[in-house]
Amino acid sequence: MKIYDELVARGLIAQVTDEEEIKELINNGKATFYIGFDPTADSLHVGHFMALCLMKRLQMAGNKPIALIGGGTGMIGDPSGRTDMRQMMTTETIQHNCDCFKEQMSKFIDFSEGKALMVNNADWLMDLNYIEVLREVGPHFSVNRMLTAECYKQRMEKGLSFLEFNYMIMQSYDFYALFQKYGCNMQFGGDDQWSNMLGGTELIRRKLGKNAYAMTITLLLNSEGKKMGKTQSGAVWLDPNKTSPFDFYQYWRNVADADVLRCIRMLTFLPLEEIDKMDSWEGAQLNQAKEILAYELTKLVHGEEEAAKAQESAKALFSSGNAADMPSVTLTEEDFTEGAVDILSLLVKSGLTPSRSEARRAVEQGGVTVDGEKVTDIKTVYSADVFADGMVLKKGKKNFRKILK
RNA sequence: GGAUGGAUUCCCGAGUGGCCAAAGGGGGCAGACUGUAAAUCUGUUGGCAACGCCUUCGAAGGUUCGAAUCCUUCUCCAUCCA
Repeated sequence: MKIYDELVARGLIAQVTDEEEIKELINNGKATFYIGFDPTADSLHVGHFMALCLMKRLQMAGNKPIALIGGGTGMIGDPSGRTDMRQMMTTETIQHNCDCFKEQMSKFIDFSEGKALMVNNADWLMDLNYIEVLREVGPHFSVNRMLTAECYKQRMEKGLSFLEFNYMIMQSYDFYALFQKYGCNMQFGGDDQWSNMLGGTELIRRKLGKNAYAMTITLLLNSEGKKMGKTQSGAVWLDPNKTSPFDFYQYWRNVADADVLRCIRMLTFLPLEEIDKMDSWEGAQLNQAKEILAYELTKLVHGEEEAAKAQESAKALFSSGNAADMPSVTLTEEDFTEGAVDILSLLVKSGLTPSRSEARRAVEQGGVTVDGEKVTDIKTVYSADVFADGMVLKKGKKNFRKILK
């Protein structure tokens, strides 16, 4: 199966400008394509991961990827799909984030021997002269048309600043610049980038009379239509210090039935035949598919060893309620008063609850166990020697902490 | 620059002098059921040394025994006019 058909079969492709052309180019390894990443945080997250995987797949098929870090566009902020304006970031933050991105990306994509490029659009955007740009590209953009673009729709109701309105022009300019510099003839991105990407192909056609192509990746949504990779406490990060391999594993282990297969298909590198077999799975077997998903993704992001560790911990934790490798907290002398600690303090110190009030509620509702025993009294205290072998504190069904002294 | 409307807790959104830590919904958390899923039901959802106390209704002042609510100034947002 050729790469293009595989991408289609995996459900990765959302929109394309010219299917035949694109198919021809990427199937024969003739594409030089770019994907842009705006440095909005100091780590990549699951959303970026999809793009990275796509890059990798295409690279394996002989195409040349360019990872574009948006050091310049990050100064503006993409309004696409947003209802409010992004917070403006300082130059220092952006620079820091760019550095973090660079490091994480090199783990996925092979940048050796010019097999892939990494560039930063700050290199050309920052030195632009306002008047010159206006004269150079301004005439090729119709404000009327821009305003009808899908990505501004949501913002038309809430208000859109001129700063952000220019984002599309900057992104278009990127494509134009890369086309000239590196012969980059294709741009990929999330489906929410469609209008920005079209801006680029159009600019190239008008300025240079050449064809360039764009293709968007299906956004990974769950069955409820929300973007995946978000938890109530924020994004699922690829940086192990921000989202531990265990938590990363657990995130995928817990996806809804309706979403497992789509995730496996879109995110893993498992052969399609194997995945097709899973289509008929249900019940306990489908539950197993989640294990596969979680393991495969953790392996891709954190390596085989970490994946195995996370899986083992998870299994041990959920079957016996104890595991060698689980998030742990070490208490110090100051945590004890007269040689003992109470249960509420333990819950707060372990980070299982943010406040004593919440800890109290958890205990009162029967959601807390210590070494497998339900705690019923909020005044329960534990003397220091209980922690000698480590105490297993559990809140709810899935939150474990080992407490050491 | 002018006119009008607005800012309430994680989000949406009631509340227009005491009955307000503030209705209702969403979300979150916990319990039951289960498969570490979904659906459903129940409880809970500012903090604390907890039948009480403290902080919170855009910000700062003021009126009052008492303010989310009234007055003044300011900040921000939306819509219309220029």
